[in-house]
Amino acid sequence: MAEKQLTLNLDVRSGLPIYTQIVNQIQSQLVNGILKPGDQLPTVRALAQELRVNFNTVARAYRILDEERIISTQQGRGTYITEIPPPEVSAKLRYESLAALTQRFINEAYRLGFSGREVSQMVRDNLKSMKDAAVNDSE
Amino acid sequence: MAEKQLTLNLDVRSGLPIYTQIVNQIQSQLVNGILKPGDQLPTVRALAQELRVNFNTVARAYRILDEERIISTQQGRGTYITEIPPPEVSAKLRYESLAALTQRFINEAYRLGFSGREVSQMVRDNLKSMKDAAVNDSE
DNA sequence: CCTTTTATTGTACTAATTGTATCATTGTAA
DNA sequence: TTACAATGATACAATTAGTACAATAAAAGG
Repeated sequence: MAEKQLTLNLDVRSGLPIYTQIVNQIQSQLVNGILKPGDQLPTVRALAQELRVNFNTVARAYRILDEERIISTQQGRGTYITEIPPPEVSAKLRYESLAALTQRFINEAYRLGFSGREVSQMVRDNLKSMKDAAVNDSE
Repeated sequence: MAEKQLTLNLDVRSGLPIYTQIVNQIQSQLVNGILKPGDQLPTVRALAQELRVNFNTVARAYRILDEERIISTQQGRGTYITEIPPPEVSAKLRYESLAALTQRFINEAYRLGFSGREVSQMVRDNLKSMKDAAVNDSE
Protein backbone atom coordinates (compact mmCIF):
# COMPACT_ATOMS: atom_id res chain seq x y z
CA MET A 1 0.00 0.00 0.00
CA ALA A 2 1.60 3.21 -1.07
CA GLU A 3 -0.55 6.25 -0.50
CA LYS A 4 -4.19 6.84 0.09
CA GLN A 5 -6.56 8.30 -2.36
CA LEU A 6 -6.90 11.58 -0.46
CA THR A 7 -10.08 12.96 -1.92
CA LEU A 8 -10.22 16.70 -1.60
CA ASN A 9 -13.06 18.95 -2.62
CA LEU A 10 -12.09 22.30 -4.02
CA ASP A 11 -14.58 25.10 -4.45
CA VAL A 12 -13.60 28.09 -6.52
CA ARG A 13 -16.48 30.10 -5.13
CA SER A 14 -15.41 29.66 -1.53
CA GLY A 15 -13.20 32.70 -1.73
CA LEU A 16 -10.33 30.74 -0.25
CA PRO A 17 -7.18 30.20 -2.30
CA ILE A 18 -6.72 26.68 -3.57
CA TYR A 19 -3.58 26.15 -1.50
CA THR A 20 -5.49 27.16 1.62
CA GLN A 21 -8.27 24.75 0.84
CA ILE A 22 -5.74 21.95 0.44
CA VAL A 23 -4.11 22.86 3.75
CA ASN A 24 -7.41 23.04 5.59
CA GLN A 25 -8.72 19.77 4.25
CA ILE A 26 -5.57 17.80 4.93
CA GLN A 27 -5.49 19.15 8.45
CA SER A 28 -9.11 18.32 8.88
CA GLN A 29 -8.62 14.77 7.64
CA LEU A 30 -5.75 14.34 10.06
CA VAL A 31 -7.81 15.56 13.00
CA ASN A 32 -10.67 13.32 11.95
CA GLY A 33 -8.42 10.30 11.69
CA ILE A 34 -8.82 9.86 7.95
CA LEU A 35 -5.13 10.49 7.70
CA LYS A 36 -2.77 9.04 10.25
CA PRO A 37 0.84 9.65 11.25
CA GLY A 38 3.17 7.96 8.80
CA ASP A 39 0.75 8.03 5.90
CA GLN A 40 2.27 8.98 2.61
CA LEU A 41 0.54 11.75 0.76
CA PRO A 42 0.33 11.86 -3.02
CA THR A 43 3.23 13.50 -4.79
CA VAL A 44 2.79 17.13 -5.60
CA ARG A 45 2.39 16.26 -9.27
CA ALA A 46 -0.06 13.43 -8.71
CA LEU A 47 -2.32 15.47 -6.47
CA ALA A 48 -2.05 18.42 -8.79
CA GLN A 49 -3.16 16.33 -11.73
CA GLU A 50 -6.07 14.95 -9.79
CA LEU A 51 -7.19 18.39 -8.66
CA ARG A 52 -6.35 19.89 -12.04
CA VAL A 53 -4.17 22.59 -10.61
CA ASN A 54 -0.53 23.46 -11.07
CA PHE A 55 1.79 21.31 -9.01
CA ASN A 56 3.34 24.40 -7.49
CA THR A 57 0.00 25.12 -5.89
CA VAL A 58 0.09 21.75 -4.18
CA ALA A 59 3.73 22.31 -3.31
CA ARG A 60 2.77 25.55 -1.63
CA ALA A 61 0.15 23.80 0.46
CA TYR A 62 2.64 21.09 1.39
CA ARG A 63 5.20 23.70 2.34
CA ILE A 64 2.74 25.38 4.69
CA LEU A 65 1.86 22.06 6.29
CA ASP A 66 5.54 21.25 6.52
CA GLU A 67 6.23 24.51 8.33
CA GLU A 68 3.47 23.60 10.77
CA ARG A 69 5.22 20.25 11.26
CA ILE A 70 2.07 18.47 10.22
CA ILE A 71 3.76 16.77 7.31
CA SER A 72 7.33 16.08 6.38
CA THR A 73 8.34 16.73 2.80
CA GLN A 74 11.55 15.14 1.59
CA GLN A 75 12.96 16.00 -1.77
CA GLY A 76 13.34 12.94 -3.92
CA ARG A 77 11.36 10.78 -1.53
CA GLY A 78 7.88 12.04 -0.95
CA THR A 79 5.60 13.53 1.63
CA TYR A 80 4.46 11.92 4.85
CA ILE A 81 2.27 12.77 7.79
CA THR A 82 4.58 13.55 10.68
CA GLU A 83 5.10 10.75 13.17
CA ILE A 84 5.63 12.84 16.27
CA PRO A 85 5.33 16.55 16.84
CA PRO A 86 8.79 17.08 18.29
CA PRO A 87 10.00 20.56 18.80
CA GLU A 88 11.66 21.81 21.90
CA VAL A 89 10.82 25.41 22.52
CA SER A 90 12.72 27.20 25.21
CA ALA A 91 10.58 27.60 28.30
CA LYS A 92 11.01 31.33 28.46
CA LEU A 93 9.55 31.80 25.00
CA ARG A 94 6.65 29.47 25.49
CA TYR A 95 4.27 31.94 27.00
CA GLU A 96 5.10 34.71 24.59
CA SER A 97 4.81 32.51 21.59
CA LEU A 98 1.42 31.20 22.65
CA ALA A 99 0.24 34.73 23.40
CA ALA A 100 1.32 35.94 19.99
CA LEU A 101 -0.22 32.94 18.31
CA THR A 102 -3.49 33.46 20.14
CA GLN A 103 -3.52 37.14 19.34
CA ARG A 104 -3.13 36.41 15.64
CA PHE A 105 -5.84 33.78 15.76
CA ILE A 106 -8.35 35.99 17.52
CA ASN A 107 -7.61 38.96 15.32
CA GLU A 108 -8.23 36.83 12.28
CA ALA A 109 -11.47 35.48 13.69
CA TYR A 110 -12.64 39.00 14.51
CA ARG A 111 -11.73 40.12 11.04
CA LEU A 112 -13.98 37.39 9.71
CA GLY A 113 -16.78 38.78 11.82
CA PHE A 114 -16.95 36.29 14.65
CA SER A 115 -17.76 37.27 18.20
CA GLY A 116 -15.71 36.43 21.23
CA ARG A 117 -18.43 34.05 22.32
CA GLU A 118 -18.28 32.17 19.04
CA VAL A 119 -14.51 31.99 19.18
CA SER A 120 -14.31 30.62 22.68
CA GLN A 121 -17.07 28.13 21.96
CA MET A 122 -15.22 26.88 18.92
CA VAL A 123 -11.98 26.56 20.84
CA ARG A 124 -13.75 24.50 23.49
CA ASP A 125 -15.33 22.22 20.92
CA ASN A 126 -12.12 21.78 19.04
CA LEU A 127 -10.08 20.94 22.12
CA LYS A 128 -12.69 18.45 23.19
CA SER A 129 -12.79 16.67 19.84
CA MET A 130 -9.02 16.42 19.81
CA LYS A 131 -9.01 14.88 23.26
CA ASP A 132 -11.67 12.38 22.18
CA ALA A 133 -9.65 11.45 19.13
CA ALA A 134 -6.57 10.89 21.27
CA VAL A 135 -8.53 8.55 23.52
CA ASN A 136 -9.70 6.54 20.54
CA ASP A 137 -6.18 6.30 19.18
CA SER A 138 -4.87 4.72 22.33
CA GLU A 139 -7.22 1.75 22.09
CA MET B 1 -14.88 26.27 -21.16
CA ALA B 2 -13.75 29.12 -19.01
CA GLU B 3 -16.18 32.00 -18.85
CA LYS B 4 -19.26 33.06 -20.70
CA GLN B 5 -19.49 35.88 -23.14
CA LEU B 6 -21.51 38.11 -20.83
CA THR B 7 -22.92 40.60 -23.28
CA LEU B 8 -23.79 43.85 -21.56
CA ASN B 9 -25.40 46.84 -23.19
CA LEU B 10 -24.26 50.16 -21.89
CA ASP B 11 -26.22 53.27 -22.63
CA VAL B 12 -24.49 56.59 -22.14
CA ARG B 13 -27.79 58.45 -22.42
CA SER B 14 -29.38 56.55 -19.57
CA GLY B 15 -27.84 58.92 -17.08
CA LEU B 16 -26.79 55.98 -14.94
CA PRO B 17 -23.11 55.58 -14.13
CA ILE B 18 -21.40 52.84 -16.04
CA TYR B 19 -20.61 50.87 -12.92
CA THR B 20 -24.28 50.99 -11.95
CA GLN B 21 -25.32 49.70 -15.33
CA ILE B 22 -22.85 46.84 -15.02
CA VAL B 23 -24.15 46.02 -11.56
CA ASN B 24 -27.77 46.13 -12.67
CA GLN B 25 -27.28 44.03 -15.75
CA ILE B 26 -25.30 41.34 -14.00
CA GLN B 27 -27.93 41.18 -11.29
CA SER B 28 -30.61 41.00 -13.93
CA GLN B 29 -28.86 38.21 -15.82
CA LEU B 30 -28.52 36.27 -12.61
CA VAL B 31 -32.20 36.65 -11.86
CA ASN B 32 -33.08 35.61 -15.40
CA GLY B 33 -30.90 32.54 -15.23
CA ILE B 34 -28.49 33.72 -17.90
CA LEU B 35 -25.83 33.66 -15.23
CA LYS B 36 -25.75 30.82 -12.76
CA PRO B 37 -23.99 30.20 -9.46
CA GLY B 38 -20.45 29.10 -10.10
CA ASP B 39 -20.12 30.89 -13.40
CA GLN B 40 -16.87 32.71 -13.86
CA LEU B 41 -17.21 36.32 -14.92
CA PRO B 42 -14.73 37.95 -17.28
CA THR B 43 -11.71 39.51 -15.65
CA VAL B 44 -11.98 43.18 -14.89
CA ARG B 45 -9.59 43.90 -17.72
CA ALA B 46 -11.29 41.67 -20.24
CA LEU B 47 -14.73 43.08 -19.58
CA ALA B 48 -13.35 46.59 -19.52
CA GLN B 49 -11.79 46.12 -22.92
CA GLU B 50 -14.97 44.71 -24.33
CA LEU B 51 -17.02 47.59 -22.95
CA ARG B 52 -14.27 50.06 -23.76
CA VAL B 53 -14.13 51.47 -20.27
CA ASN B 54 -11.41 51.63 -17.67
CA PHE B 55 -10.93 48.40 -15.79
CA ASN B 56 -11.34 50.24 -12.52
CA THR B 57 -14.90 50.95 -13.48
CA VAL B 58 -15.53 47.26 -13.89
CA ALA B 59 -13.67 46.63 -10.65
CA ARG B 60 -15.97 49.08 -8.92
CA ALA B 61 -19.01 47.24 -10.19
CA TYR B 62 -17.52 43.93 -9.11
CA ARG B 63 -16.76 45.32 -5.69
CA ILE B 64 -20.35 46.41 -5.22
CA LEU B 65 -21.61 43.00 -6.29
CA ASP B 66 -19.08 41.40 -4.01
CA GLU B 67 -20.30 43.43 -1.06
CA GLU B 68 -23.80 42.27 -1.87
CA ARG B 69 -22.47 38.70 -1.82
CA ILE B 70 -23.68 38.18 -5.36
CA ILE B 71 -20.23 37.47 -6.67
CA SER B 72 -16.96 36.42 -5.09
CA THR B 73 -13.86 38.25 -6.28
CA GLN B 74 -10.52 36.66 -5.56
CA GLN B 75 -7.32 38.50 -6.19
CA GLY B 76 -5.07 36.59 -8.52
CA ARG B 77 -7.79 34.17 -9.50
CA GLY B 78 -10.94 35.74 -10.85
CA THR B 79 -14.56 36.46 -10.16
CA TYR B 80 -17.37 33.98 -9.71
CA ILE B 81 -21.09 34.04 -9.16
CA THR B 82 -21.73 32.86 -5.62
CA GLU B 83 -24.44 30.62 -4.44
CA ILE B 84 -27.28 32.50 -2.87
CA PRO B 85 -27.31 30.21 0.07
CA PRO B 86 -30.23 29.83 2.41
CA PRO B 87 -29.38 31.16 5.86
CA GLU B 88 -28.71 27.76 7.34
CA VAL B 89 -26.18 27.01 4.63
CA SER B 90 -24.32 30.26 5.04
CA ALA B 91 -24.34 29.64 8.77
CA LYS B 92 -22.78 26.27 8.07
CA LEU B 93 -20.05 27.79 5.88
CA ARG B 94 -19.42 30.39 8.53
CA TYR B 95 -19.11 27.71 11.15
CA GLU B 96 -16.75 25.69 9.01
CA SER B 97 -14.48 28.60 8.27
CA LEU B 98 -14.11 29.34 11.97
CA ALA B 99 -13.59 25.65 12.62
CA ALA B 100 -10.77 25.48 10.11
CA LEU B 101 -9.15 28.58 11.54
CA THR B 102 -9.43 27.25 15.06
CA GLN B 103 -8.05 23.89 14.08
CA ARG B 104 -4.98 25.49 12.59
CA PHE B 105 -4.49 27.59 15.69
CA ILE B 106 -4.78 24.67 18.06
CA ASN B 107 -2.59 22.45 15.94
CA GLU B 108 0.08 25.08 15.97
CA ALA B 109 -0.23 25.51 19.73
CA TYR B 110 0.07 21.76 20.21
CA ARG B 111 3.06 21.67 17.93
CA LEU B 112 4.68 24.22 20.21
CA GLY B 113 4.01 21.87 23.09
CA PHE B 114 1.14 23.59 24.81
CA SER B 115 -1.62 21.73 26.56
CA GLY B 116 -5.31 22.19 25.96
CA ARG B 117 -5.59 23.83 29.35
CA GLU B 118 -2.93 26.39 28.51
CA VAL B 119 -4.53 27.13 25.18
CA SER B 120 -8.01 27.70 26.52
CA GLN B 121 -6.64 29.81 29.36
CA MET B 122 -4.75 31.97 26.91
CA VAL B 123 -7.80 32.38 24.71
CA ARG B 124 -9.87 33.44 27.68
CA ASP B 125 -7.27 35.99 28.80
CA ASN B 126 -6.89 37.32 25.32
CA LEU B 127 -10.61 37.74 24.73
CA LYS B 128 -10.99 39.42 28.09
CA SER B 129 -8.22 41.93 27.47
CA MET B 130 -9.74 42.78 24.11
CA LYS B 131 -13.08 43.45 25.74
CA ASP B 132 -11.43 45.66 28.37
CA ALA B 133 -9.68 47.61 25.64
CA ALA B 134 -12.96 48.09 23.79
CA VAL B 135 -14.54 49.49 26.92
CA ASN B 136 -11.67 51.91 27.30
CA ASP B 137 -11.95 52.94 23.67
CA SER B 138 -15.55 53.94 24.01
CA GLU B 139 -14.85 56.47 26.73
C1' DC C 1 28.38 -6.04 -4.88
C1' DC C 2 29.60 -1.58 -6.63
C1' DT C 3 29.16 2.11 -9.91
C1' DT C 4 26.59 4.55 -13.27
C1' DT C 5 22.44 5.95 -15.25
C1' DT C 6 17.68 7.07 -15.16
C1' DA C 7 13.37 8.20 -13.09
C1' DT C 8 10.91 10.31 -9.44
C1' DT C 9 10.22 13.77 -6.13
C1' DG C 10 10.35 18.21 -3.95
C1' DT C 11 12.54 23.17 -4.44
C1' DA C 12 13.65 27.67 -6.17
C1' DC C 13 12.98 31.26 -8.99
C1' DT C 14 10.45 33.76 -12.17
C1' DA C 15 6.57 35.14 -15.10
C1' DA C 16 1.78 35.82 -16.02
C1' DT C 17 -2.77 36.79 -14.55
C1' DT C 18 -5.90 38.67 -11.53
C1' DG C 19 -8.05 41.95 -8.28
C1' DT C 20 -6.91 46.22 -5.04
C1' DA C 21 -5.57 50.78 -3.48
C1' DT C 22 -4.58 55.38 -4.23
C1' DC C 23 -4.62 59.45 -6.39
C1' DA C 24 -5.42 62.40 -10.61
C1' DT C 25 -8.57 64.01 -14.04
C1' DT C 26 -13.00 65.07 -15.91
C1' DG C 27 -17.55 66.48 -16.08
C1' DT C 28 -21.72 68.17 -14.07
C1' DA C 29 -24.70 70.44 -10.90
C1' DA C 30 -25.38 73.83 -7.23
C1' DT D 1 -16.52 78.94 -9.29
C1' DT D 2 -16.78 75.10 -6.28
C1' DA D 3 -17.98 70.59 -4.76
C1' DC D 4 -18.64 66.14 -5.71
C1' DA D 5 -19.31 61.98 -8.20
C1' DA D 6 -17.53 59.19 -12.01
C1' DT D 7 -13.85 57.61 -14.47
C1' DG D 8 -8.96 56.95 -15.68
C1' DA D 9 -3.86 56.12 -14.69
C1' DT D 10 -0.53 53.99 -12.11
C1' DA D 11 1.51 51.15 -8.88
C1' DC D 12 0.79 47.21 -6.00
C1' DA D 13 -0.34 42.58 -3.94
C1' DA D 14 -2.00 37.81 -4.18
C1' DT D 15 -2.47 33.58 -6.60
C1' DT D 16 -1.24 30.43 -9.90
C1' DA D 17 1.66 28.71 -13.75
C1' DG D 18 6.21 27.72 -16.20
C1' DT D 19 10.90 26.27 -16.19
C1' DA D 20 15.02 24.62 -14.53
C1' DC D 21 17.26 22.33 -10.78
C1' DA D 22 18.72 19.24 -6.78
C1' DA D 23 18.14 15.21 -3.85
C1' DT D 24 16.86 10.61 -3.46
C1' DA D 25 15.75 6.12 -4.95
C1' DA D 26 15.54 2.59 -8.29
C1' DA D 27 17.32 0.29 -12.23
C1' DA D 28 20.96 -1.14 -15.22
C1' DG D 29 25.66 -2.66 -16.30
C1' DG D 30 29.94 -4.32 -15.10
